[in-house]
Amino acid sequence: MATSAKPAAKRGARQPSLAQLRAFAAVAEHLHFRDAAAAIGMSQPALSGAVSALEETLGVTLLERTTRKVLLSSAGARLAVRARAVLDEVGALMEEADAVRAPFTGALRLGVIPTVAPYLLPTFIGLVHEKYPDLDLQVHEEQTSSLIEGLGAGRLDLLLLAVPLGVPGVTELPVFDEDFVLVTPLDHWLGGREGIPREALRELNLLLLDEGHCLRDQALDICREAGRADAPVTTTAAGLSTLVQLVAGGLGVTLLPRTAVRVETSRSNQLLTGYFADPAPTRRVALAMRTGAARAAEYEALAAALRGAAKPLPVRVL
Amino acid sequence: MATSAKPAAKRGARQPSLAQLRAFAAVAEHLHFRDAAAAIGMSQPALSGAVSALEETLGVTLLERTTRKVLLSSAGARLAVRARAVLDEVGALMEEADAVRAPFTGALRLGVIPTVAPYLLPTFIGLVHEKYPDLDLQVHEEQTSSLIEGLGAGRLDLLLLAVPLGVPGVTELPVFDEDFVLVTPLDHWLGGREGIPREALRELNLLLLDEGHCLRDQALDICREAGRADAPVTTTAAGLSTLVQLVAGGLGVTLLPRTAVRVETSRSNQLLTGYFADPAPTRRVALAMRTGAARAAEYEALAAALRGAAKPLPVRVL
DNA sequence: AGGACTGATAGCTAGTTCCGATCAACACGA
DNA sequence: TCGTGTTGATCGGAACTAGCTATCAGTCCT
Repeated sequence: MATSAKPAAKRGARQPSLAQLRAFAAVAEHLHFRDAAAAIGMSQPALSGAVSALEETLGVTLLERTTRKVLLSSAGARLAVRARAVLDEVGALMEEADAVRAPFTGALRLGVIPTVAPYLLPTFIGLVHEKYPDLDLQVHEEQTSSLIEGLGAGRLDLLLLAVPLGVPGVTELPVFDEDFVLVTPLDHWLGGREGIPREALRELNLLLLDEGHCLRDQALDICREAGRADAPVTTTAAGLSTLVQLVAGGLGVTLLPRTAVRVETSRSNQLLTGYFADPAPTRRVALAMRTGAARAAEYEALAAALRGAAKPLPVRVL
Repeated sequence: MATSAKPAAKRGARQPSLAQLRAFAAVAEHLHFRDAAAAIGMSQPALSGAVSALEETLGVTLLERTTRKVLLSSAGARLAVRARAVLDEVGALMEEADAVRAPFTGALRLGVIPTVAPYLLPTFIGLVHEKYPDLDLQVHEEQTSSLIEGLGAGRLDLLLLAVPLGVPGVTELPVFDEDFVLVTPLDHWLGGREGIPREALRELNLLLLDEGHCLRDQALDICREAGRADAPVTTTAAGLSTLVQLVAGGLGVTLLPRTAVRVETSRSNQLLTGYFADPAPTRRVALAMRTGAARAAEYEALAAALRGAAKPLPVRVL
């Protein structure tokens, strides 16, 4: 209404500038003007003025400052979150601009779970090097919970893991479904059979991975669905290779995802693989990214390429 | 890598300014420089320069311009979404600053569904006028789908309706649960009874509201849960008052939320109310806001106040 | 061919931002 | 109690940015 354009009084409710928001966000983080100024590469007086100007335009006291220390007012704490959100959004915009200018270049920080990494990474890395040679692939092998945390914190860009995750803000790009198979010692009564009913799981001495591996939880779920009441765990192992060696040693049987079978069972001649009756228990392997990620289009292209590369594997491509 | 910090060439990959983003967003919306310039209150040359500068800093061609028309490049379309997101965040920040500076003042655009409005609004309006006299309450009565659309579009700030909605991005603040009661003509065999089993609904000639009212869907759900297979609908009405008049006229029975009973049944002496056996069918009434709304704290306070004001009503306050 | 519209450019002005230097208030140690 | 170092705020001047008005050049319609 009465918003005159030209003279604008002096403190006419103007818009905050990004520099002001950046200054405020830095102070809110460091709670120290000089450190904050150094962190964002401006002088302390400039930062001091920027924050004051922001308080002026917003009409809100953001900081309680004494000459000895700085703390956020309650309003400041709320608005610091907003300021950070704005800056993140700007960062996403610039990142997307970079991606548009030069797609499939730069760093791609990929997180992979241990029960997928050894079997699918050769395919994935080969694919990236061939189709996107300018992409600098940095692989991090961690467990699911750590990967999701890293994705949310911006430490990772893309995950390769078992889904569904059911995490808000994370978009899953399915790649394939693969069956679980039963790995047994040579002399086991289920060794090498096909059409094994799931109910057989009720009676087996099943070896599992350590806590934290999603494969462990999936195996327990499968047992529960098969009607097993007790926890089958007596021994656990840190990796699938170890697990298979325990099976070869006769300590029990285990479930292996189909893509892991060739690599893991070829190391020993003391093993047999058994296949479940349809519908066999499965897990879904997918890529996962932050919803609305700047490079979403590239990640989707990667997912499509990975589906193509998975065609020769003994899986059901999605 | 070779990003030198100090000299920064001349076009050193700087940060876009908010003014530039605003300019670009306006052009993306209008696809017309002069109109866009007028819309954001700056001159056409200034806007032209701002967009050019943005393209320069991002290193991306945002617009395909001929002298006769402007269209977004594909990169421009993607980045326009980001730009809009940044500006929305800034808007939220300023709005939150306003809210901090003067909570419970200014306009509050409240959307209410027709089956709640007549019975709860007197309470709500009274509450607002008493506790928050500076709040300018603007009420809009619409059906649920329209309200949710308006909330998402920023046309409305807060909704008062039946939940759960299950809409992402919308946060529900439950207020109370209320029973449904059965309204019948005087001579109906269920008239005035208590402990009515739900199964009675299977055989009744139930009158419903028109399509689009959530109360209609809830009534149909209740019938389905009661084991009724066919659709009970023969006649429909545009409002609860009409519905009750039809009942009084002997055309059938209907379900009414408990808060509506006093107002609607007092208009006729041809009506009786029947109560269901525990657990009676219920609906939950709640406030709903955009998740992360700038004035979330105020809306939560309003919800709490509304719960207090609902204590005298025949409902279960949450 | 003329007129009317488009976005781009030029030149100028005003406002803003930034820095270095400095100040005033406070905390801590001797 | 009195230095001494550290804190954020202030000052004055230089550099830059962004905005405006006026104008230009290309395109479409009549």
